[in-house]
Amino acid sequence: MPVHSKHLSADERRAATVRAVVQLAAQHNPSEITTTAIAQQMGVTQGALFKHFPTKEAILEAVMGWVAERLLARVDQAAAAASSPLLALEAIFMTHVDFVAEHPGVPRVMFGELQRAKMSAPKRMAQLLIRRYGERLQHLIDAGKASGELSSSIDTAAAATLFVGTIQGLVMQSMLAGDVRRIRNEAPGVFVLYRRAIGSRP
Amino acid sequence: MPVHSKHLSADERRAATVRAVVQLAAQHNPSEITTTAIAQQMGVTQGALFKHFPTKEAILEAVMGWVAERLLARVDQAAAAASSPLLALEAIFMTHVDFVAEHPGVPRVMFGELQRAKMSAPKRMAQLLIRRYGERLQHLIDAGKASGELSSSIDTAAAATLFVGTIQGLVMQSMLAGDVRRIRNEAPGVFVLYRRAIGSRP
DNA sequence: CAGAAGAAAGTGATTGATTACTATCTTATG
DNA sequence: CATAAGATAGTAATCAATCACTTTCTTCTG
Repeated sequence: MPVHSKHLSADERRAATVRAVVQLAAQHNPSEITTTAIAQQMGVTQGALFKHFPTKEAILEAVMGWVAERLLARVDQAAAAASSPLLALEAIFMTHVDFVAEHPGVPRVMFGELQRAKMSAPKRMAQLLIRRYGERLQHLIDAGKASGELSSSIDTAAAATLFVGTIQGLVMQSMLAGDVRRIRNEAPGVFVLYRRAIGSRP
Repeated sequence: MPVHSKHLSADERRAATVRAVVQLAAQHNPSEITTTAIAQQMGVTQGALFKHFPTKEAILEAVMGWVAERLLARVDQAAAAASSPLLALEAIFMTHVDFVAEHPGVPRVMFGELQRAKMSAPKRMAQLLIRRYGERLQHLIDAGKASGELSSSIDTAAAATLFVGTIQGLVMQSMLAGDVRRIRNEAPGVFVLYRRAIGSRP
């Protein structure tokens, strides 16, 4: 197993490419992540990338696929371990925040794809991720309303929008501060407010 | 006063340039708003832009300045007309949503600037806007806590973050749907939740 | 107040740099 | 040794910015 080889199998090289993009996005604007920069980050010449991806768009599509798979898996895992809908929402919130703190480049590429004008494979992938994420949230919110843990009078869709928006607000604050790890410290305080927004009142 | 002239004064031409960028951003990704596209949008050749702006970055800086001035003016106006801190927050919320609905390109350029890696004049301007906006929110939230209209136990900074994040969530939902005007319909429902989060409980 | 003189604004062509992508040659690995 | 992976060296297209030149507006003078 030649781990330190310059030659990698196609699968390994594709995975390394995705990793390189995520790493670059942590410190660079997605629009200035060129194929040359990606190749440099992974210690390979620019032309070599096109042995494994037909276009740059295909690279971004793979990145979005990686994000969707990892994030949803961790979200589902967090939700499954919780003993009530509200606790599940809190676990998802913190898991999501952790994921962003670990991979600060992810929200950058996410936003970058979503604000594309034309439809594209990576954008479609991003939309699918958001939709699936929203579905999970709405199920949990409905379950919480049914169990009395959440107020039955709240609008489920609005509550899901607020959930995602809350995380986005945190991400943006950390982008402003330039310190993405700070998001972990501020997240609990903001979730307290979210819980007040949706929780049933004693 | 030659209103239909192809020649405009420097001030008018700069204003027209800002308007063109905001219009373009409503339908195009900020990263693909080229100087050629800006010039075409305003019926002028590409080179003419550089009679009034030294660089493209200076154009974006002017755009951010325009946004900051207009948005903060409307926010202050809305707040001044309200008769209580909570009503002021609601008025600001709806005013902000209206502003975005009128100028769908604004959040795009805003996000685009904020996710820049290096510091730049336009990014600095965006940061200043956010900071001033946040200050106004925090003052109102503190005033609301003092008057008993808002819960005195909430974290002011977190409440301000949540306010901005809430709007961002709405913007992103509308970007996904591709229909920015829908944001007006969904805004009231989401603000109801925000009020639950910060309001004092009877 | 007419009109020359100069300033301001716009044109059209061109620059060097950078982009994604490709064609050909070389090397490493199973 | 066969072939997949990478290196090298290209391509055409596009970008922001600059150039010499022209058109339009403004101002000052005789």
